[in-house]
Amino acid sequence: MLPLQTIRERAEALAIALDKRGLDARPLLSRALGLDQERRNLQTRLDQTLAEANRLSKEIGVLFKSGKGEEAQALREESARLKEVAKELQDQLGTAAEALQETLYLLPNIPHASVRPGQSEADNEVVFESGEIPKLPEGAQPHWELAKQYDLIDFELGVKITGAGFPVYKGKGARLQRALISYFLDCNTAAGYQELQVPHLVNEASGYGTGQLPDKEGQMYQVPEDGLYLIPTAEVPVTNLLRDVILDRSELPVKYTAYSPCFRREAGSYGAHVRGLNRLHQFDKVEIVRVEEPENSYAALEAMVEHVKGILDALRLPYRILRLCGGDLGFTSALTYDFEVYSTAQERWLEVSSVSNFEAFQANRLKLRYRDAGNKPQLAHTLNGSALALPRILAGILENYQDAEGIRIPEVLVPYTGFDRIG
RNA sequence: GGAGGAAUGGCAGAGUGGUCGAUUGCGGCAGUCUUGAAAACUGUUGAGGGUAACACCUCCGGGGGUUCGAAUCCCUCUUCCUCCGCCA
Repeated sequence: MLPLQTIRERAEALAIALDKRGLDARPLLSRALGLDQERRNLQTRLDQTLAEANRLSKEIGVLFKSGKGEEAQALREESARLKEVAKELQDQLGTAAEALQETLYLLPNIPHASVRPGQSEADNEVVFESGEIPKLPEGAQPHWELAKQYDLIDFELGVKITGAGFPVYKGKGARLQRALISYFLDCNTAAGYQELQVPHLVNEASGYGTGQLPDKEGQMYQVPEDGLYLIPTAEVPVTNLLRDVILDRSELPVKYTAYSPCFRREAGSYGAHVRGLNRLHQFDKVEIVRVEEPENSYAALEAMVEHVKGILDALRLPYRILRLCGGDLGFTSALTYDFEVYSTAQERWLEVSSVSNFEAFQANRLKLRYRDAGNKPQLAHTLNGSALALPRILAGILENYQDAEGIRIPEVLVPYTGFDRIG
């Protein structure tokens, strides 16, 4: 949610920036400003009424104590009248505030200056490429074939016990999965991120805090009996740890990392591109989250990008980095870099990480603040990224590391797997 | 799941109908003293709205109610503690 203050101060600049998303926000912005004005007018009138009522109450107390019952009685009637007025104003205020809130929820974050206008992922900008795309042996297989051949992942078993998109990892496949989680967590903690284990179900307030609610409710699995949601990413519980918190400046930056399974309904996706590990309803991910002072947040974003690069370099996977265009940018993000690993056998790029700066957009909903140099509470900036998402990394390793005899294990993972090849 | 008790400012902990946004202690910040520090002493120290700045309004776990007036009384929900039951 955009801070109202920002909208008041530079609505037109915001509208121009939002054009890059292909959205004409002017009607929404002017509606927000109108509702804000209305809300403030009502608030002022309500405050005045309440101030008068408070004054009367004190007077009545004094009159009673000095035995002037009759005068008090007259004031009580006046007070009752004020109460009626206050109630009416209160209702109107509630309506205006709610309408304002709903309007603000519809406004996405402002794209950063470096974000290019664009319609879709086709307009994303490749800003970095690394690694060589390996020449695969004769008869190279896509990862779902390899997974079957070496009995690493059983997709059918997952269908049996749960449904499509819930694979069962077996033997060396399961071990490789666990190795990746441990390796990623070790990389992240070595870079100063504090490791956390967090709940995998969250309440409604947390869903609103990070912006999954109200608009993306259909993408989350729900437990209505208890009013809970299965997390679509560890970002939700981790970032919400700091909901309604005012941090001291000395506590910044906050750097967290957490492994979690992620649950996504992926309503509406289908087709050839969802085969194997490409798109799942449950997958594993190691997330990194940072909270920064506004002036540091873009330096922090670059640091996160460098960190993720380091992990992919160590795994020796061919990858590229995209700067998302306005049309592909997430609702809550101001600037996002996507990392994609090349799937040799499928001959396509697979997204394995998305690193974003949300500036104050999430913090505004979360009421996540810090005390600035003047000791005044200010909204902090939040950032997060995957470091990394497991399934497509696994797919990339299986496909890129296959040779005539089987699959090699990336060197850095061998201490974690305990074996150096499959097959 | 059953029975009791509790929820107040960063923390501890007063406050049972009116002048209480809230005594006090600790912690934090500033000052006095000191070569410096500590100790001692003095002052200051919640959040949001609102204002040019004041004024003013709201908030004592959440929601609702009684009353001219609620931290204080009533209802309800949530959470925590104690006891019992069940259990990885």
